[in-house]
Amino acid sequence: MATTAPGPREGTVGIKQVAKAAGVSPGTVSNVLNRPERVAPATRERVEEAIRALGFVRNGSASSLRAGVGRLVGLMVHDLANPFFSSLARGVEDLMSERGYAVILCSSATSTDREHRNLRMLAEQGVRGVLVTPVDSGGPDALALLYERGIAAVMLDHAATRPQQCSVTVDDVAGGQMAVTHLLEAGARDIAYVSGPLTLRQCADRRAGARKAVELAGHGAIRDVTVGDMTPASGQEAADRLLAELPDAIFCANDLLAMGVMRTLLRQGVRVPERVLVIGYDDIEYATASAVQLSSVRQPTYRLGRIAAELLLDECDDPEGHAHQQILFQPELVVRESTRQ
Amino acid sequence: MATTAPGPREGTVGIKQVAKAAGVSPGTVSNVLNRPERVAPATRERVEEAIRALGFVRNGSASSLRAGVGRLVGLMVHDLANPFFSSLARGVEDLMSERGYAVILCSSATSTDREHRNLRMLAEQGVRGVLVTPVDSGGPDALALLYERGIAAVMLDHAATRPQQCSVTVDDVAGGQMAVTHLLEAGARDIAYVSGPLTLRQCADRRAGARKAVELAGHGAIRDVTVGDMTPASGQEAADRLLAELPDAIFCANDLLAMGVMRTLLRQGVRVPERVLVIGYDDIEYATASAVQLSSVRQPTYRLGRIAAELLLDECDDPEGHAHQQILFQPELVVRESTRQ
DNA sequence: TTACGTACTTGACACGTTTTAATGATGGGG
DNA sequence: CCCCATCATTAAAACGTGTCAAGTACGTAA
Repeated sequence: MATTAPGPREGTVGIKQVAKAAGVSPGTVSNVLNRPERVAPATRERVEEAIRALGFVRNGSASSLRAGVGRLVGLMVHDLANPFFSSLARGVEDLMSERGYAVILCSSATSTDREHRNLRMLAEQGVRGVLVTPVDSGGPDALALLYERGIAAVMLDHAATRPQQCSVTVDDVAGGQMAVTHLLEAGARDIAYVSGPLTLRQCADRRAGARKAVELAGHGAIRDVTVGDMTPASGQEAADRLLAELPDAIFCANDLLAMGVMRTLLRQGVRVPERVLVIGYDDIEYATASAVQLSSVRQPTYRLGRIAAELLLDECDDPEGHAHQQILFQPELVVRESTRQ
Repeated sequence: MATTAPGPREGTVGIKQVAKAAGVSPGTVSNVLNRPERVAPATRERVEEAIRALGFVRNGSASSLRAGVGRLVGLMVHDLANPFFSSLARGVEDLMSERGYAVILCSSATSTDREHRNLRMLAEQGVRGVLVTPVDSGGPDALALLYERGIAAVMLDHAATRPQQCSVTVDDVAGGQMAVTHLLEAGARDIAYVSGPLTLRQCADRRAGARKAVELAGHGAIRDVTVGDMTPASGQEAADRLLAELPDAIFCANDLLAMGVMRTLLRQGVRVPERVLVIGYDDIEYATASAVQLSSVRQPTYRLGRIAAELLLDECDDPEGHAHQQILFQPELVVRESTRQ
């Protein structure tokens, strides 16, 4: 035991103690912390020395209370276990960390209840702004609570719900369309669309794109297979249902589902891509590692997170001058073994 | 536009406004919020009605300032892109959410600098406690800052650094040993250990276990291949280095590395498991989906997170009565194709 | 010498909540 | 009928920081 730690709970050292140690007033210490240019170099040095010596740590609660704003932002995603969201979160966290902000992470588990609870908590914590992938588009606007309180919000992977709002999105209709067009070109006619709840905008849009592709091609048909969530386990369930009457191709609303689907098909001796084509969505890193390398639709997830974070801070730093933007990325088709005949 | 939102920034509604509306004093409103049992049912009802009517949201900053503690905890991991950590984070977030706590997410990117910065920020935010997977075991204790301020810390996937501290760990020495024992039993003698920096405890321990296995068996040898991080890209790099002189088997410090290794080997026409056995660590979900299903060492990641979170809150809620625990889980060998000859 | 401007520092108050000691109301026992 | 115990509520004092009007010191110009 050679730690220097004197133990917990010795009378807290605040701005006042620092002031006394440095022989200045508390106001000056505050100035050193927040507007160093307003204080004479000599004094500043003395104060900084005292801060170091006493191990002063600024009390964020007091700071936010008095200043009215803090250095916290909220991030709400559907499910951290999904690489799409963890990559997004990484982008957000990286940028926020660079800018000196802390990120409160919430997961809605695609439950509107939990979404509401989390947003309320974020409001209580006095976050500066919020990045959110909302659960569903319809229903009462869960973000109203934040809007009323003047808390900025950027929609992540979802269109803006209000005119004066930023959003960062990938064109899911285009993505769905390019996936299915690809399948049709490969000769598929009977195509299954495996997805999570259609109340999720992502699922609904990709489906719309899929149908659009069929319509434009003038041949082929889509049948829906809807499952409860977007995990490999649900993909397995979907594949089980499809085994009774195999389609020519399967378009999955994300790669996790696709991996579950492929695993089940292969185990049942159904050959991919010879008998059934399979394509996923998101192009997660593991898509290239699977037994039959998975074709997919790539989204710039990490960048999505970073850019959304930038927009949010831009809005927070200059609410008046800020121009709200709806940024729309285009996805990219990645063809691999699972759709190559 | 049928939203009810009256727009941002109408004079904030606080406990006082609620008090006036309900015809009581601010103190009573506070009691309704924090100790409802102390206020008469009729009054409570009236206050709650006012809260609803005015859309009151409690100011967390003021609350933490006055009460001295808030409802925030910190979580620091190495890298969110690693499914091991995202699963862990999910466990933590789930439990904290159930208990009404918010989680500030930080990633150290295995940089001690960033680790320090993040811990300092967490201290500023006045977190109740911290869950941390530290970057390295040596060096000055980054947690001292928190300890001095009486902030509880639970080590995640790392042994306690102080006697009076909780930790939740998986026995990595045992894991490394069972992996290599398995390889030896399968007939391998020349075994490569592919890992990230050996300053990471996880990497060092798994290596120790591997060497122990060789020692106990009385035959075989381990050679180290160390790369910069634990991603598939680094796995690829490691495999490239090994191509010059192929070992009988490769033990990777995590599944991400293993996937990179396998991908490269297969592309170069090296057959797994016929020519080289490969085993990973973590047993991430995608391990079963790979071309050659990956053998691995499973860790109870989600539970790890939940239990660590429980320990932390237990310590926060009752610092005196709390018994510090060092919980050690045993990993589990999962044999699949990649080591089956 | 006085007046004035600049550069820096100070002191006190306010932010919204929790908490404590004190006050008021109600009813039961003597 | 009075006193006291019990319960419900109140008023006021903190918590640690940011801000702003007011102050001091110092040098320069008249």
